[in-house]
Amino acid sequence: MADEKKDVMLETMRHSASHVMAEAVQAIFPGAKFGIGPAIEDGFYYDFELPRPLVPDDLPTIEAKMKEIIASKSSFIREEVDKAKACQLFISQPYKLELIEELPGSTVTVYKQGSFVDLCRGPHVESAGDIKAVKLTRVAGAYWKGDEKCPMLQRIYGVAFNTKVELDNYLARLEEAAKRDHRKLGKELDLFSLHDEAGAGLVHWHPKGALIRHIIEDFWKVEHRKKGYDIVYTPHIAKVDLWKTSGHWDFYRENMYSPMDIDGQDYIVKPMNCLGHILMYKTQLRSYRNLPLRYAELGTVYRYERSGVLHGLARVRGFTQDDAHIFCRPDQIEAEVTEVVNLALFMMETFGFHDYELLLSTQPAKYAGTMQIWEEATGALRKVLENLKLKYEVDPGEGVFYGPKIDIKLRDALGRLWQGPTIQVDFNLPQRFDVNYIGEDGLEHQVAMVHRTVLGSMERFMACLIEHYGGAFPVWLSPVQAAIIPIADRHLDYAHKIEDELREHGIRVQVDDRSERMNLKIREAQMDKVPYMLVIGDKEMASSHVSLRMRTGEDAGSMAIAEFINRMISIINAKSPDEL
RNA sequence: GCCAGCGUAGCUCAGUGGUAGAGCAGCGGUUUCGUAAACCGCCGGUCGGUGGUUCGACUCCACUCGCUGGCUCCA
Repeated sequence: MADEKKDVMLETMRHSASHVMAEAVQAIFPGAKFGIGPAIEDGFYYDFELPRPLVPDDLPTIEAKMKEIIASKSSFIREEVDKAKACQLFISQPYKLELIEELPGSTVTVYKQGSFVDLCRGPHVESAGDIKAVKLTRVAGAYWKGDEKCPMLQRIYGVAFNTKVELDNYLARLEEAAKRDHRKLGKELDLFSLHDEAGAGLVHWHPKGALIRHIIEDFWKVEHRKKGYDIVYTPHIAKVDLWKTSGHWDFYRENMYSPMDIDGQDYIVKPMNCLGHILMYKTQLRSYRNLPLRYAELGTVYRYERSGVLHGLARVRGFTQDDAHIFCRPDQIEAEVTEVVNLALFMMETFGFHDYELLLSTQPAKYAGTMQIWEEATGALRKVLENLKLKYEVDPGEGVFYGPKIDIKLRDALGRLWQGPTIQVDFNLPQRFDVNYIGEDGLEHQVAMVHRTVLGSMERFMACLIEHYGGAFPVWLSPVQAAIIPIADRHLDYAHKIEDELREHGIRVQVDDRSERMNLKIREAQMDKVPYMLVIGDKEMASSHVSLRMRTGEDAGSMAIAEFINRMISIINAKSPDEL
């Protein structure tokens, strides 16, 4: 069977499972009101309004009821009814009535199975007996129609597969993914911490995490200089008036922290880096000959994020964007954006990310500027993506208030998407701040501005990196690249001699000179995911060799020190994502 | 922010109204060892915080801080 057809069948089964769950809920909670219950990746959900909050203990009860229904093999029966009749049918179901009203046409379809009738387009499986392996996974609150202003319903999530084996595999996969969670690994590998005492969403980078960040930042700086960026620094606070001029005060206030009083003036902590760059641009009269001008900054910003959305390093309240603002002529936008997209893709490639999504985000509900400007900017972005022949999707209404954007989203261990690199065209700020250049014609023209990151933020990028590699970083990024493990104290001198030699080649190395057994030292180096372990004993000392063990567990045998160094250096220089 | 759950030693976790327990880590010894945990001993907690109920609270209640999974929102 073709995969596509299989997928459709699986999706149908999952959707039917949601109906069966609804029937079970109806049986247990008479008077339940029903929202919607679609199939989703790996399973399904259904939203309910219930007389009491669900607790996790309710899930087994509902699941047991579902199994009864499935065992009864009751048939799914499709029926087309006119809207009047449907309204009659769902007289006590306000959410369904709302849906009926919104549906086009004069008739709607309903599906019945057992005692449950649902408004539904279908299709469904023939009978409840076709639903094979199901498990309810969690309860959650969810706004009706996904709108904060609507009432919150209770959502039950479930997963469903064709066989018990597939379900078990899925659950095992989740367990494996949990081991790669950056919050867990961050602690285990001593990379970073967050503290109640300091405040939620504020990251403390420990030496090893900070070291990785430094390596990434150094690499980032080198690549940016190569690409014609000027690296700058700007202050972390600025007068609130600046943010009023920019429009942030109107359009972005909910994400900004309250002003602080300095000498009777209100200042705020910056939520974005752009304004400083604009001020710098405006310190001189700029000629068209000087454009594009590219100001890059690893700029730390602070944004208020609602408490429920914080997540390890991936969603925090203080973070450092690998930001840059390109000031150019409108006719240069396309070329500049193309270069940026290429740079972002190069970064993804270098860090080993292959599974990402490209999105074109269009005009949001709250926006600054005119429709025409938005259309032009969106068109320019689209054209770049088309020309580069990249696969992308449109994310309607997801642009920033000042312009449309191209986003690259990365997956975490559990498959959740996180926005990383972003490229945003902006005609708004140049207008508000009167950012100009002198054209060939000797007249002033407004510049076009491109805001962009090619990693996203150091925090979120680190989170994705940790999860992508499960903490086993590529050699060039590993905080400790080689652990030297002397077997007995008499090997210490030789171990330190090798340490010096590796260090001279710029290799990050650590001698485990504790009076512990070799097995323990290997175990700990292994758990720290150190790529190379150099075991040193009598044999190695006598032959001036090292015995190389990889973190994969592979014993690469004995080799001369120079040979090991050469091998390492070439892997480090290549920034090889996987090779050891 | 909203819904639900959770918060016990540095970490992972037991402990369902009668003033806290394990393993690992740490510290002190002994051991000098060939590819993922040597052995012995010791230290360690105002049970997230504040208030309340109770003769008595880690346990029940309220508020608060934080965390987890969703929703909404975002780098």
